[in-house]
Amino acid sequence: MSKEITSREADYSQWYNDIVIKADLAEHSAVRGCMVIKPNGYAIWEKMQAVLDKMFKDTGHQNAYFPLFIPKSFFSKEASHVEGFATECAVVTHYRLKNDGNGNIVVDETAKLEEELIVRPTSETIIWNTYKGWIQSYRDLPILINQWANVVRWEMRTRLFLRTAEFLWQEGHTAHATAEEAIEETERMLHIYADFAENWLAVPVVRGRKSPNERFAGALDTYCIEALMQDGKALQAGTSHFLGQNFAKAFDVKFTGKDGKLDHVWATSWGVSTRLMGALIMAHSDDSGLVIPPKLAPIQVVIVPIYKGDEDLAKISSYVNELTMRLKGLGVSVKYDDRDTQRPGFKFAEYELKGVPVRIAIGGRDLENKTVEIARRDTKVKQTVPQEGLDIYIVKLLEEIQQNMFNKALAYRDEHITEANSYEEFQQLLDTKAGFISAHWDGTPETEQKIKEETKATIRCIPLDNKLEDGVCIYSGKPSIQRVLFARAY
RNA sequence: CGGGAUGUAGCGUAGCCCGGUAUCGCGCCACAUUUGGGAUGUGGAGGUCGUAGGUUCGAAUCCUGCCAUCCCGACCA
Repeated sequence: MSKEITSREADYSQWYNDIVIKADLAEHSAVRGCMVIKPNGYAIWEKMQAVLDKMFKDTGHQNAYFPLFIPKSFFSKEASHVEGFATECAVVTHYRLKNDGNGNIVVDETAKLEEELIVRPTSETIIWNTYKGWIQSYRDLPILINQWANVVRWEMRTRLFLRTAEFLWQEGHTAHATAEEAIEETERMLHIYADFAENWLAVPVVRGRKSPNERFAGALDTYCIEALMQDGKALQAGTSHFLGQNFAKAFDVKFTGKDGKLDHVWATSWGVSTRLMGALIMAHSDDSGLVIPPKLAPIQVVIVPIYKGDEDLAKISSYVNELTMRLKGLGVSVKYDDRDTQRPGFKFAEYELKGVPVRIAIGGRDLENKTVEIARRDTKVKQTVPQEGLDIYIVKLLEEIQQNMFNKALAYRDEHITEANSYEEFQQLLDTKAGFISAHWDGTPETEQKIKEETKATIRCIPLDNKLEDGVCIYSGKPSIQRVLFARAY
């Protein structure tokens, strides 16, 4: 198999595909738009899940599981929600197959469902239908539930991890007695996502709110984290929605308050998906392959022996086994690759491609000098270091790599937030520099729509820490009270 | 769903215009020599040419339908 990766400069899209395929993260399946996540890719997703799951539980949430299928009628109960998802739903209409007598398996038309089932594109409807039975009093609130699940959205055009017809995600669905409490929850989860993105994925994000055009179908307010990829395009990495009482009203979920009055329940929902894999790949990787931040790397350190003959290998292995024990004791995941079927150079290239943060090579020379050779993936710098105190050195190096990856991505991101003060400047920036463009906007959906049609750029978000500043909209010339972030996006 | 391209061994390909049962490289298997950046040699295995029809004595090649993938649009986490 050729391990050549297309360079980012030559063809960014092809580079991305090459990384996913050649680092063995995922591959296309026999089903259009659906991917097989391979062990190397799934291991990273599992680490993401573990970290996020703990974060959710530490903030009082519990996991549960709701059905894959949703009765069609549920969708029509919330008007804007159905409008948002109707065009991309997989629908189950029958429940049986039969042999047609010619050896073909066909749908048994007599086994038609009375009511079609929708394969969930998101679970608000089935969950709120369920919550109806769980909530009578303020004493039943809040409900703080998360589920890990797959969802299906019949996308026209798919890309591995970034947009697949079926994807894995978590969706939190909470119910509250007051709007304030629900908004607080919405914001809390946004900050958890941001914390995760920055401190684990090492991807800096802008925390903000969506413009009405970009809001989730059925939400009163959508908060998001927006990341910037190496080609200057933005990627929405997570969203947290304040749903108001929309779903409670649609599914008739009421509770009696302390004051004895009946009111509809307030809701939030929030989610991140396997798209985070795409963010991780595109934010850090280079032309040699994947670069995984140490805190999410399934293998943090790989050790490659360099030897001549069994005796040589035995000596190296005895040192490596002892080192491995110490590293594992410090919580470092280590792989000792003593395969005799591949040569060292092959292994070096392979682990580089797969993004293992630290590689240690040990040969006879090192045993004599009491050293090892350490190569870090993020900078590709190699150096010889003493065996003395190596375990502590590695732990610190992993931390440094994590920090360095974040700093590098942050520097790139900050360099690519540019202010535009006229529409001409705005258009020019999009074509020359890309990235986020900070510009005044008159606050109307019409203006946003026009800009989108003319430039393909959308408002990614209105940053939470935005300064209010009088200005004029770059498109309409009408007064504006603040700048918002525009970008072309995935 | 519109535009463009592609589909030949696990992967990448030649052959297609001009019809005669498939080329090369990587990978794979065996053995030997090797091992500090993707080893070398020798021998070997592997293909109903995406799929279904049609034309023809004969189809990878010509014609038609279908399927899939990639890129660019519209849609979206």
